[in-house]
Amino acid sequence: MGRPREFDIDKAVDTAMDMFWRNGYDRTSLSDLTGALKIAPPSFYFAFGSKEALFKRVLDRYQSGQMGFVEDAFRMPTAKETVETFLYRKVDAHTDPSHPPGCLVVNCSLPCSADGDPIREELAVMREFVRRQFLKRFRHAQVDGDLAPDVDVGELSRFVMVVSWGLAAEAQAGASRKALYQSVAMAMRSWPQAGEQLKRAPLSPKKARRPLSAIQSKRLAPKRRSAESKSNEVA
Amino acid sequence: MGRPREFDIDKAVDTAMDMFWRNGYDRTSLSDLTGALKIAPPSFYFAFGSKEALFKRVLDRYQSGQMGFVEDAFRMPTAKETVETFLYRKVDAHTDPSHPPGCLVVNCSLPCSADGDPIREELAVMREFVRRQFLKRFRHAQVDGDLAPDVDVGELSRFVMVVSWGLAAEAQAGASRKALYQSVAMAMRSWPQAGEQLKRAPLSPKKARRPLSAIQSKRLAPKRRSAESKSNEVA
DNA sequence: GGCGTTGTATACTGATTGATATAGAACATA
DNA sequence: TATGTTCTATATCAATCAGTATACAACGCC
Repeated sequence: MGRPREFDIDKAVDTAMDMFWRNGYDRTSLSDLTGALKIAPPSFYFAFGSKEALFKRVLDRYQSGQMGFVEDAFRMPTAKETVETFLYRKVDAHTDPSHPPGCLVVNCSLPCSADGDPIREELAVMREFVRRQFLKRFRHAQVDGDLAPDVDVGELSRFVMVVSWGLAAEAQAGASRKALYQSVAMAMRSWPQAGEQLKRAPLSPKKARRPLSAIQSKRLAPKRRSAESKSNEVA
Repeated sequence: MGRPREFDIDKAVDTAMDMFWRNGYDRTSLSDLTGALKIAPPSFYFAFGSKEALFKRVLDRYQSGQMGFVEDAFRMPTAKETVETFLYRKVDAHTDPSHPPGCLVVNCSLPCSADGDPIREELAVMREFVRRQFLKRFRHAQVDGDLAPDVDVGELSRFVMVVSWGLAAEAQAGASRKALYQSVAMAMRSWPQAGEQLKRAPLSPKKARRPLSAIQSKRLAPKRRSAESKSNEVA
């Protein structure tokens, strides 16, 4: 069967994952990779085909490995437990000291310019996929009866995603597991109670800018809006 | 006073901001910039010094322009109104159709590898600065009496940041203003009521993986953990 | 006009990007 | 040993990266 490979391809994928995770896709160059993997470019291309193909392989491994808890979460008996499990396990994954902080997908998907990059597109699809899973789960929960029928499931799933990406961003910035646990607990306080309406009086969509002064002065705030002056001044 | 500049330097900064915002710092090349600005490299370097210097200038403009609402928020009379204003105005900024979706800082700061990049460092500092502003504001609010003294202000400020970055990430992914307004309203449901304890029973820090099966099956969830089988299988 | 200053145009720098051409080395089977 | 296949090493590819050297053009002022 020909000459045997002289490096462990799984370990190579793990090493590459760590590098992409820590530095993003663009900032991880081919020579970075071949240097860390201690292989020459031809071996790299023979084994993986291209940098992009390796990255997709890394994504697969990430999904089935570090993100494997998602399946567990969706196996919980109630929608609330599903979300709770999802968020706590996500904090665990993003603050696990044996890996770079934050989320591989988030770290690599921002910015995800709309103009054509296939990798960014795929990452965007992955993000949207999770939200749809929650949507389905919540609809199911309304049938099961563990989620009130008047709850806006679109709204709820969106909120879960907001918190989820926020946790990833804060984890990447260095927030501790404990601190993010507290944030999850706080987010779960918003969970709709039975029969409770989710409505909130929204603020006015646009509020005018006021002339600047000292930030955080104690009580000189004009109570409500003034005029709609879209000041575009800059230096 | 020498030869007059043949292009509008403020418009150039705006154009550059749009490009960085949409594609990130790394993916915006010098030739992209000089191409869009319709100037030759020497003019670029004469005017801005370097790509990095231009980016810092863009950041300043962003802070005093699109992010100017932050000052307004911190001028609100109560901590709750400050947060509410901050979050709603942030949604406005990140879904403003006259700019790329999402947050310039977030889009450019992930990944923010710890190893030495000055730009990433600066972006990280900017992120942390906002959280400290909230910390101060909340401590002040406890003195003023509009925030219960038993509230953990560190926890609260962290939560605000989680929601804030989450909104930015979802906006960047294409979420609508209306949808994010709902998420803000939902987040504000967590706001601590007077005299109420913020505690929540945290889940166990680690939960084992279970063997995979169909995602989202209705009610076959094994209630608690099984063994810690860290499966490292790959294709 | 001559001069100092300021901005622009052409053409190019060395370094790095992702990816290869060519050749040879290491295996299984014949 | 011969052969087909699989993997690796040296050396290099064109393209692009951020940034410049040099020369010139346009202004205010003298």
